[in-house]
Amino acid sequence: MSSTLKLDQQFCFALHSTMLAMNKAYRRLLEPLGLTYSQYLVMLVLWQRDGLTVSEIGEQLFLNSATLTPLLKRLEAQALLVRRRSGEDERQVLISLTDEGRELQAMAKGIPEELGQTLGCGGLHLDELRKELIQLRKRLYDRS
Amino acid sequence: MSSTLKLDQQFCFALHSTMLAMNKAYRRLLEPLGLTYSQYLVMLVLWQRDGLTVSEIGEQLFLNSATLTPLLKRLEAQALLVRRRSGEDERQVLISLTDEGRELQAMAKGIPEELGQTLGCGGLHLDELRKELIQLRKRLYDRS
DNA sequence: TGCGATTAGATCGCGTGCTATTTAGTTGTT
DNA sequence: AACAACTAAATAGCACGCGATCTAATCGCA
Repeated sequence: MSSTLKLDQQFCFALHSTMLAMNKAYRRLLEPLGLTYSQYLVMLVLWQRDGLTVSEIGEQLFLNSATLTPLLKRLEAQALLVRRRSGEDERQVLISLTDEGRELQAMAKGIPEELGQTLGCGGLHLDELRKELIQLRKRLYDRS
Repeated sequence: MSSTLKLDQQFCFALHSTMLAMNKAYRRLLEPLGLTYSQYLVMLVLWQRDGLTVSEIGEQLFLNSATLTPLLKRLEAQALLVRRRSGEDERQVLISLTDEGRELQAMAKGIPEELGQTLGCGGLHLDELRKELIQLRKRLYDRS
């Protein structure tokens, strides 16, 4: 079998399987907050800036409305945010945090550090790695 | 907002979003083969060694039976493989490629290189990156 | 031999994530 | 004003991926 078809040597499989592992690690951390990792990402975006449209959130997270609409509805059902049509443009839906949603930020404060303890601990160049991943992502989107 | 909660600076988000982008790139490449990326991974495992149990495939791919069973059934429905109970241990299910499944390998030969052209092209240290991801994956599984 | 513990897969229910399509609102052009 | 083109979000249908649970087979040990 050609070496390029070997699983262990495939960069993409490393990416895929490490992401699954990371997702699993987040599940434990986020369970007390009642969030999935994707929901956590949406909350991160909104904690940074509130009142965004669905598309604006999607641009930041690289997700489209087919994924976001149901996800946002679930967060709304948890009373973390409110969805309302924009007055200026009735096509748009504005997403605003509730008090409860804002308060959740305090509970999430410790999460990056907690995960950092698992990831960090020497030998890894996470910041370098992050930059290369972002470069990679850009290439993948540019050429398709 | 604490800088550790900023999206752009989060390694994990870079990992997550890059994986989505990669998955999308694979979709185009694999569409002619009628495979998803996960199905392609299973085929990679089987092209390397045939007649594995569900668990053995799962160990290599870091997937459990809840994911694999329906996935393997779909591949069986495409006549790429056969699932049969082991004679020695009736609990186990052995997965064997059909001729059709083996023949598909030829069609997949070019895929790593084709994707490599998108990913490669200078500036990135994919092999280094791959090793660090694997190290990371190991840490995530060890500490949970 | 018998019976509790363990193991392998299968199943359930849920939450992503996607492509393709639909619906409703807006824009631009005549 | 009218109407085609465009846009935002929603929806449909599909395939993962998971924790939890179930079923059936095997193991272990008295």
